[in-house]
Amino acid sequence: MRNTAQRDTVLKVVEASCDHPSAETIYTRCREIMPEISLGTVYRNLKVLVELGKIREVSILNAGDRYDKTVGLHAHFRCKRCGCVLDVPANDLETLEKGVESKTGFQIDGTEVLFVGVCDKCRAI
Amino acid sequence: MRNTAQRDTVLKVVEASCDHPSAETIYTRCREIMPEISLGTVYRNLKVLVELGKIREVSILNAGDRYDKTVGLHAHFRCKRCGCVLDVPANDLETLEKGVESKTGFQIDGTEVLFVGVCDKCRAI
DNA sequence: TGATTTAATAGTAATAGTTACTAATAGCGA
DNA sequence: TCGCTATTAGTAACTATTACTATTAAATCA
Repeated sequence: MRNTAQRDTVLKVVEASCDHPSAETIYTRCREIMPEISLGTVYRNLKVLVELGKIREVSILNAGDRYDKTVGLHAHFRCKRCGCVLDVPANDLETLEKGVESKTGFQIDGTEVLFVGVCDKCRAI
Repeated sequence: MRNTAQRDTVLKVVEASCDHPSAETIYTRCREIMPEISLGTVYRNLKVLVELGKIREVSILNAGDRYDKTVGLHAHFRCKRCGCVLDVPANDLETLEKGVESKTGFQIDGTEVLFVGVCDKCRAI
C-alpha cells in the first residue's frame, strides 16, 4: 500500500462531496484538480478506500453505485423526481440490526437502508 | 398490455423461485420451460411485472438486480461467503418508514433494507 | 370465422458501468 | 542513489441491461 497523489485526490473529492456522487462524477471532480488522472485509477482507489473504511459505498436501486464520506450507520433516501440522494439519520438502525442478529443467528457486518419516494422540495412543486 | 405465454412463464418462474434469482437465472429457468424465449423478453417482462406490482426488484450491493416473488415490506440478507440472499421478516420496518416520513416530510413509496454478513450455515463451517 | 390492428416477440446491436491488461512511472526502503 | 514493485494512464474487455427491427400473434371487429 503506497501513498499516491491520486489516492489522496480521490479521498479529498469524496470528503468534499455532500451529494453521494457516482464514480463518474468523482472522476470529473478529480480531473478538475488533477487533469491527468484516469477513470480506472478512480475506480481502483474508490475500492481501496472502501476496503480501508475511509468512505462508504451506497447502492441505489436501478442505478450505479454511489459513494459517501459518512461511514457511520445511517440510511439514505432517493427522490424519484429529482434523483437526489440524501442522508437520513436513523438511530434505531442499530436496534434493528441487533434484533435481526439475535433472531436469525446471522453475523451482520453492514446494513443498507434505502427509502425511495418524493422529497419535500419536489412535493412542494 | 397483452397476455402472452412469455409473460406468464416469467411470472411463474419468479413465483416458483425462493432464491431471489437474477435476470440471467430467470432466463435460464424460463428456457427450460420455453426454449425459444429471448433474454430481452425476460428483461422487459420483469420490468412490466415489477410495475404491475406482481413481483419485486431487490438491489444487492455490488451485484446485478435480483427479483423476489414476495412484494410485501420485508428486509433481505446477503451472505458474503456463500452469496445466498434470504428474506428477513422485519415487522418494525413500517414503524421505521413512518418515523422517517414524519421527521423529514418526505413521501416514502418503498423501502429497501439489506443486511450483509455471514449466514448461520457459513458461520458453522 | 377471417381480416385487421398493433402490442409483444426473437434475435441482434448498442450502451453504461465497471474491471482487466500492459507498458511506463514513481514511492519508498536499503 | 539504486532497485524493487505498487501504482499509474490509457485502452481493451467484460457484464448487465436496454434499444432496435423485422416478424409474429393476441385481441378486436366486420
